[in-house]
Amino acid sequence: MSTKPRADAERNRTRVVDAARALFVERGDDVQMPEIARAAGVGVGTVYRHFPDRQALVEAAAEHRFAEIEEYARARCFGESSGLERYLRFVGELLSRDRGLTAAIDSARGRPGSEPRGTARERLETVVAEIIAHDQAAGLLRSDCTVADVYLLVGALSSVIRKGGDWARFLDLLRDQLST
Amino acid sequence: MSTKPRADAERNRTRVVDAARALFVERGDDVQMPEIARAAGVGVGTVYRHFPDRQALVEAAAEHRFAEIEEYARARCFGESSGLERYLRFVGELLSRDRGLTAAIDSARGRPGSEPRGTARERLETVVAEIIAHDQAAGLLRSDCTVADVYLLVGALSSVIRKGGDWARFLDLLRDQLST
DNA sequence: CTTCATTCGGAAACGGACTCCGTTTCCACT
DNA sequence: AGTGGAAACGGAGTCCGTTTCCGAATGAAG
Repeated sequence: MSTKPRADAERNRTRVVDAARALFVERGDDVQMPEIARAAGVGVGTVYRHFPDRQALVEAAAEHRFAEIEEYARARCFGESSGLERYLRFVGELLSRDRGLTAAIDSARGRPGSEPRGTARERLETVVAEIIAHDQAAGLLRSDCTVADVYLLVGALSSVIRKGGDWARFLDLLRDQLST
Repeated sequence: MSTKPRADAERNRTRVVDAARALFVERGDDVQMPEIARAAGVGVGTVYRHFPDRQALVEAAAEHRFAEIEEYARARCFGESSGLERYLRFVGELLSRDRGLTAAIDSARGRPGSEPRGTARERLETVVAEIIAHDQAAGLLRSDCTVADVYLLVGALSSVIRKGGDWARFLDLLRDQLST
């Protein structure tokens, strides 16, 4: 399909992603493209050669987190207690530590074919489905719960965190049900 | 305190708010200031004389919705079944019909002293507290639920709706608890 | 070492919120 | 009912961030 990319091109690409990661973690979405370019030691033009727009870069910079989540999920969400609960708590933890991840999640949704995109995300989706099935088999989760529901909740969780809300409380309200 | 405002000033102010409402309902946040000004038949400068920034206008345009919600709440959220549930459902309905309201709610949070602001909002807060108390007295709501919790949930609800998620499902997951 | 397709860099174009100030309008006081 | 001046108006212009463009530079293939 595509001729192998030139060596320096690939090097610059990773430099840009690395720089972006570092900046996004702390300051989230509000870092300017020129600043990222400078931090990466390249020109803005180069950034735009590798990523169609700012949003694509935000997502690329968050990609490794999805792998991280998948890893955690496989290792620790198939025990005796609710795996989904552990999962959500871990995601909340990550989101609250990496503002770049919330930026990626908040904007991923809501435009043409942006659902899973990226291999890490696809594999993550598989694991989530497995967690759901596992929990359901153990009678720990309502039988009609789907992957889409989990996306819904993660999106909500992200927005709560973005606004500085008490996300642990949010998860409590979810788990313990609203009514007494 | 303040000398009464000039007649034309007041007239223009309402023109701007009306124009903004109409445009925001359909297209939410993404309407430009010049377009609003044009629709209101005034210059941009005039818009900015009345509202310090775009955000203030978004909020002013949504203000009437808070009165609407309060009215509904007083009339229909003090029956035998959970008033909070009715409340959330009604807010969801409104949010999904008025993209300007989601814009107002999503951005209200997260900056200096922006919590209730505006008399309509303050009165609304009071009613919400009453609903909570009423539900709790009837044993329909966990005893540690606070007004802040409701804000949290409304914020989450708004973000779900903004992203085009299934908000009714979201409320179901909240109410029916996640675990079987 | 030449060739040339790729990639680079960063100056400029663009887009949209917000400001500034000369002009116009209201209204309180003769 | 005229008028002085405070308040409001309009919209061209500023500012600031993203995105585009293209001549210069650089790596791979022969």
